[in-house]
Amino acid sequence: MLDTLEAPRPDQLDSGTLSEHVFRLIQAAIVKGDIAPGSKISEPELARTYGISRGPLREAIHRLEGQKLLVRVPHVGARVVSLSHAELIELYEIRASLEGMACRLAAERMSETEIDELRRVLDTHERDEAFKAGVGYYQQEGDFDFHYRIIHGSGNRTLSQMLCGELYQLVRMYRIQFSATPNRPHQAFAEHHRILDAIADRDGELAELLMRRHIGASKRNIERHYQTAQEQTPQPRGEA
Amino acid sequence: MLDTLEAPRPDQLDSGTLSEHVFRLIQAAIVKGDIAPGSKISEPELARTYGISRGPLREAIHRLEGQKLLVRVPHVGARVVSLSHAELIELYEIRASLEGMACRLAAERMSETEIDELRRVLDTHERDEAFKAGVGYYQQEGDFDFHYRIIHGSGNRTLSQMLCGELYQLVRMYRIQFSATPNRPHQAFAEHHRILDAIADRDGELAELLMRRHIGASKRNIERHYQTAQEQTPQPRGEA
DNA sequence: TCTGCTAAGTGTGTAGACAATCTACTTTTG
DNA sequence: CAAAAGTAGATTGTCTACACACTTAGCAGA
Repeated sequence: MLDTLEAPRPDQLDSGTLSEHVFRLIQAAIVKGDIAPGSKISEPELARTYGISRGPLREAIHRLEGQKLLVRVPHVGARVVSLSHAELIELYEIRASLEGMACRLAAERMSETEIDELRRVLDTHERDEAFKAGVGYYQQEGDFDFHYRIIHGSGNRTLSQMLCGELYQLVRMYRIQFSATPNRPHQAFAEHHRILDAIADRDGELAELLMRRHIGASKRNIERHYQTAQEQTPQPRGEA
Repeated sequence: MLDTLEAPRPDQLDSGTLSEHVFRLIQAAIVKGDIAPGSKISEPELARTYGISRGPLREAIHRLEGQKLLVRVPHVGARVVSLSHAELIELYEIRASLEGMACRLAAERMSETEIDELRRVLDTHERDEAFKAGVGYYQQEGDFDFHYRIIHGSGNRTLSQMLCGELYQLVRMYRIQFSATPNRPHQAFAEHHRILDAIADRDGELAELLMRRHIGASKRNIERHYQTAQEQTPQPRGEA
């Protein structure tokens, strides 16, 4: 009954419509940073780039706005999102609440098979070259992502859709930007392991607590990152 | 010149774009139940109804899909959302987590002025005719809604946007559908009052607890509603 | 009765055009 | 010379019309 839900299809093809296809292309470009945060999106230019007309392109832009990857102003245009420090912190607080809840549910509901798979995910991370070098905890997208699997393991499909379908790419975008902080990868891995243990013990309360702390630690990591960045280059960001 | 007013717009507002205007019209129609849940949306028909072309209409449909008021299937069309029992319960669990957090933050951050205004909102509810008769707790939209004000009082703008900007209309749609349950209005009012007291006491922990229980009570109310409804008319909903 | 084909209806994509608006530049004026 | 006003260009928003793709329902044949 649980396997009725599938993630965003890992397939290669343009799953159906052109709009959908372009939507994923632009999404990936934004998340990976190929399109700089804060930069303006030109409809005619993008239409030429992807060889489509403005119709489906505009639909894709609207969907990206729904995922908070773009910010649109009427009659002015769309720009790639660039969260302020405060907004990023707020996002992490929301994640702490929601993923904490997901983690508790996962501890109560995940099957033994799913827990084994989750363990294998962590094993894969441990063997990752970048991780061994301590230079980063590059999260694979989707099923290879620890958080992603726990959220789906919660069995709450609405929650899964919110965290994995809407906010996921936004979080991933910033996770990529901040992934290369010293020490953090190993610490994060250790925290992941403790969470896994709590889930395996079916201790929902502890699992929720650990997940909240884990995300809280990521939040503090980002706060440090902002502090040091501010000391070096006081970026002229006109926050509205 | 003065010819800014044309025939198809007797209204004054249309906040900016046509798409925005139609978006709000359809949104209101769905939330109020003027368009039946589960019914199909025909693009040409709606375009004729509102006297616009398919371009802006499609944009409005996409935005409504983002608010989860519509469900779209490629090459098939859009239908008004009709949450299953399980999905509605999931939504309330998410609300409990998120609004609980918002309530704790509100207790810590709301100004004395905001708390006074919140108290006046409750006073208004108490004087409402429908409430006096016990037939319903019809929530006014926006600033006259108790939950709405608390969420904004949290000071977390990202959270406000999620709860008041995206999920709000969906929640409101079902709140209207289930508002006429006996006893629930008075009970809900009492719970609101206790939450207000906790906020006034700056007791964030208690405020969060009370809000979670309050939403939990609403959830149980809905579960009862579904049970009795199922006994009477076993609705043929093919859950995917 | 079931399978396979056909056709209508609807959603999707394209192209071109015009209107409304913003932005940036130029001109005028103090 | 500087600031305000006006203007021109570019971009977004909207409309029309048509071609194409997909789904669905109806129908024919086994």
